Amino acid sequence: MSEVKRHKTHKKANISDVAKKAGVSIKTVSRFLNQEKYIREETKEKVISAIKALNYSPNVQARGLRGERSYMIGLFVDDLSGDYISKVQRGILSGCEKEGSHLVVEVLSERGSAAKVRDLLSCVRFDGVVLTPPVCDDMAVLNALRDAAIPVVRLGAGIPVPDMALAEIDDYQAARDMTDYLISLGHHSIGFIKGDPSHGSAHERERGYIHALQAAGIAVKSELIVQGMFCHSGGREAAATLLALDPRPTAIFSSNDEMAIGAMASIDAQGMKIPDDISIVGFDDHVMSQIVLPPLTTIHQPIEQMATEAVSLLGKVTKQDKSMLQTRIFLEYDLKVRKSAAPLSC
Amino acid sequence: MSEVKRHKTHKKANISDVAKKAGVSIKTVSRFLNQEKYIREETKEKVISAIKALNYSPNVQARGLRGERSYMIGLFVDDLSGDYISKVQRGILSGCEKEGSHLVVEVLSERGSAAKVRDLLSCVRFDGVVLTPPVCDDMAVLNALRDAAIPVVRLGAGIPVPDMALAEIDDYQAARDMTDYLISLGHHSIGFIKGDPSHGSAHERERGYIHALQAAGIAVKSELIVQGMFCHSGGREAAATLLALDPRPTAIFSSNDEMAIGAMASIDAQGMKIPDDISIVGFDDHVMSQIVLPPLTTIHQPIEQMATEAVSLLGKVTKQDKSMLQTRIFLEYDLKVRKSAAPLSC
DNA sequence: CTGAAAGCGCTTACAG
DNA sequence: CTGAAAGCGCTTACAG
Repeated sequence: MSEVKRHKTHKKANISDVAKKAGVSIKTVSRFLNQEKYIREETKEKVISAIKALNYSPNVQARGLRGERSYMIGLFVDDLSGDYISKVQRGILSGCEKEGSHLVVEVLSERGSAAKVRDLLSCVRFDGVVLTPPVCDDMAVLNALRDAAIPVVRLGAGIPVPDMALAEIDDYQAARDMTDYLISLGHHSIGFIKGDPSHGSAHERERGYIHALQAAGIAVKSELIVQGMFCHSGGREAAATLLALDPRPTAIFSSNDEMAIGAMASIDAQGMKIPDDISIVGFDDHVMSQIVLPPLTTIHQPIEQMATEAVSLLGKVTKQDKSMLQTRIFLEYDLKVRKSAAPLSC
Repeated sequence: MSEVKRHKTHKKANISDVAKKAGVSIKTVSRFLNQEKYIREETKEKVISAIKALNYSPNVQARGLRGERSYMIGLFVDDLSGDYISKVQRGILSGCEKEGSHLVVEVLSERGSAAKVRDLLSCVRFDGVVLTPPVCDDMAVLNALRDAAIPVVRLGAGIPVPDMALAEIDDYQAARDMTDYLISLGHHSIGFIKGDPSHGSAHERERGYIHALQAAGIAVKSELIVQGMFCHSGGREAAATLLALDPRPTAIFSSNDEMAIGAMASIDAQGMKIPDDISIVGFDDHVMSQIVLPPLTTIHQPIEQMATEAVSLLGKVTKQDKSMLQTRIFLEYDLKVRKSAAPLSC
């Protein structure tokens, strides 16, 4: 029977069509759509069947224009490449599914681009915005967002900012745990590859490394700490620097996996074997970390879950009060012991 | 002076505010926004300065509701992981920048999910939708899109469909070129790792391989063609199968890089050296292909550019006529000779 | 070249 | 529990 209507179905039904078919006012249909109370069960049934018959879904643009929700979640990133953003998007999307929202991706490649943010926010009214590093630590962006009174969740950010929620793992503690793990394996000379300082996590992880050494009574040597900028080539070069040291470290803690994989290439190029000649560990549990040889010991971050929780938090903010934005969500991390680190043999 | 207004600026300006400030009607402002002709230079200036002073940007939701453009481009994918989608998104975003549009990402993980597509399309009115494999070959999705009369560009799709544009490289010819290259290196026994058959490109690339062999008068052996499903583990297993053959092939053509990298792991595990003991080549120019050791010889696809052109095509469709959707854009590919394939030495 | 009116599809605020 | 009216911020179609 819907076969017959096929031709008319071309123009999609709107709320009035549904109201007419159900024999109620559009306000009643709207009540159902927004799950308001005070709608008789009997009336509700009529609306439901009208919606089904007409294959109706409310138009987001119209709802967003009038109502207080837009059903649009913004994701502001500085760059789209990499496993991290993919995972974030997957997490957001699964949160959106639950909330009935849609994901709008925007790139903010320049630092401090407040103007673009203001523009963006006056163009499209977001229910909330999710920020990834390093954008989540860009004060210009944060201020523009605050001025526009848009609910924000920052992912894996360093410094807390009032009225903006945070979803993160304890980068400091995770890095401490990882360093402790290497120490427990007998390593005392541990090189550290730092990440991009515009990412809050870079500092936290370095702090964790330093404190773990200090707590174990091991001297922190500045020549063992090398910048790698969180990228593959940075890791490769940093490892080369560390390997040139005399004596060279017996283990390397790279503060992300991408750099660790770069470092592995360096180690390989020098004809050394992992973990026999040198141990290496990473951070993030990048897709590649299980694929490289040997598989990389690393810290697993539940990035997808972080992003999903960010969206559901955003959903609560719009419906209830803004106090939810004080929230700081800490998620569990997990030290994945694989094959790239071994007890010190000498 | 904008400092003084700061407090009132809180609520963003709308078209009426601009009109009032400029001393014109909202229609005139609208004319400027939509770059219509028939607006006196002098009037235009007044509007421009009012817009600047008020820091005004038109609201996308409102424009989308009334007008024929929504300024929203949909990207429908089946899965978010991987380098490919990142590149597609980057390309779309750079196209969106030019068109003043926004990217909305939607996941269609189930095959044949026409219901979800219909729903999506009645929720949000897209100016156009970009489809990636394998969604771009899902007839249920295609039909739903056609029924809704939404302009579509399919990326790297196999079978042409009326009224839907295609942006692709010539997968067939590229695979032929790559096979010819291996043949020119002296290889006659070339294993082929096939991709996921739900992707049109999988068949095209296989065809290219087969025809190249035939054209060179080399017998096509079915045991040399193994399924790898376009994924890392598939490639690893397929390579293991190929390496167990007696005699084993002297080269392997993996129809994407992800599988090629898996195959490299297999080869490595058997203690063989690339390219000394066996040559291997891939397809796609994945980020990892330059990073693995040795760097992988592969076909570079201009994925970003494909996506950017898709968006600009979509922009033309909305403004002008629908005939643009007959377009089939072929982009240049590039055989990147790196270190993973060498002349047959025996 | 410019403007006043109507309307896109909803939700809000108000009545009953 | 239900509805009629107004309005969100624009663009369309029509007048001048």
